[in-house]
Amino acid sequence: MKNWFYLNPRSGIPMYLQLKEQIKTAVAGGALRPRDQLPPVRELAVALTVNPNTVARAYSELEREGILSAEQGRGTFVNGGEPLLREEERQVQIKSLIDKVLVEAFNLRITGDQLNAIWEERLKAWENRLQR
Amino acid sequence: MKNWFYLNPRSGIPMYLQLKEQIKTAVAGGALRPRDQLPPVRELAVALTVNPNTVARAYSELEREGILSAEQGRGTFVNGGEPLLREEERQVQIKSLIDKVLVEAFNLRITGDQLNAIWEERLKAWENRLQR
DNA sequence: AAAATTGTATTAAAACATTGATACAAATTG
DNA sequence: CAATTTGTATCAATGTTTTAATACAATTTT
Repeated sequence: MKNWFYLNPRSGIPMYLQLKEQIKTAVAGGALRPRDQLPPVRELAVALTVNPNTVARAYSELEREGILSAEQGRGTFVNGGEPLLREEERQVQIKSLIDKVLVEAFNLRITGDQLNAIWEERLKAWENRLQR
Repeated sequence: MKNWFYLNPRSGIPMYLQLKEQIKTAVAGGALRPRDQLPPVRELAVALTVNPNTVARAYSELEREGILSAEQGRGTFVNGGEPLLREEERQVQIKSLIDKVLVEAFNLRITGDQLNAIWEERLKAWENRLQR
């Protein structure tokens, strides 16, 4: 579990957000699976040369989002249980994200057809990654 | 052009961003068309009970993004000309947005099929809006 | 050409966010 | 049951962002 994450202190993106993003991506892509344990806050903090609070913040926000599950004394794990939100709420959330993509795309003068092509390509890329 | 935009000072989202978002959405959906004039900075600032700088910031950032076009003394208009970025760069940008949607979706345990259904629905909704 | 209309620039105050130092608390291990 | 391992809480310092006050500059109107 070492060398999995990499933080750039000068990227302009807060380090706790960089870490959150990398964990989310690892979980979504299947590199981290349900019940996998993440490195202890202090260990990862040392590895990333960052304050333990920074790692703790990433972990606890991901716990609030239902992606991780932390227990004092035991550790932090990838959450395999039920999603926090009801089906409908989850779909509402994704719809609003998709609408944002569509707004950006049309403002970039990308056509519906081009968009569809990109969508299919990316979705397939992720689905392949998941099967492994 | 009155009553088109609405700002909530206590939403937690900066007001200039709320305004940007609303303008982008209006342009993407065809409610604002190329060459349409936006309200003058001061006029909109009064209507939204906000400092003129706040409106000016939204306008100028949208100009940087190639969505609006402002001329001192004349006004601010929806930009109909060529996109700022090359085809390839625009596609890269959208790909990365789509990847973010996919990461969120998989973390919300939304399946590829459900996702595709939502995608099609939203894309059609926007395409209909544009035809009008 | 003066007045009005419009966007732009500068600067400062206030609000907010990020990171770090340090201490606390629960569970596990020996 | 003491020591260790792990997450959590509090608080302060620093940095960044947002908003506002005010003045400037270009174009259009009268």
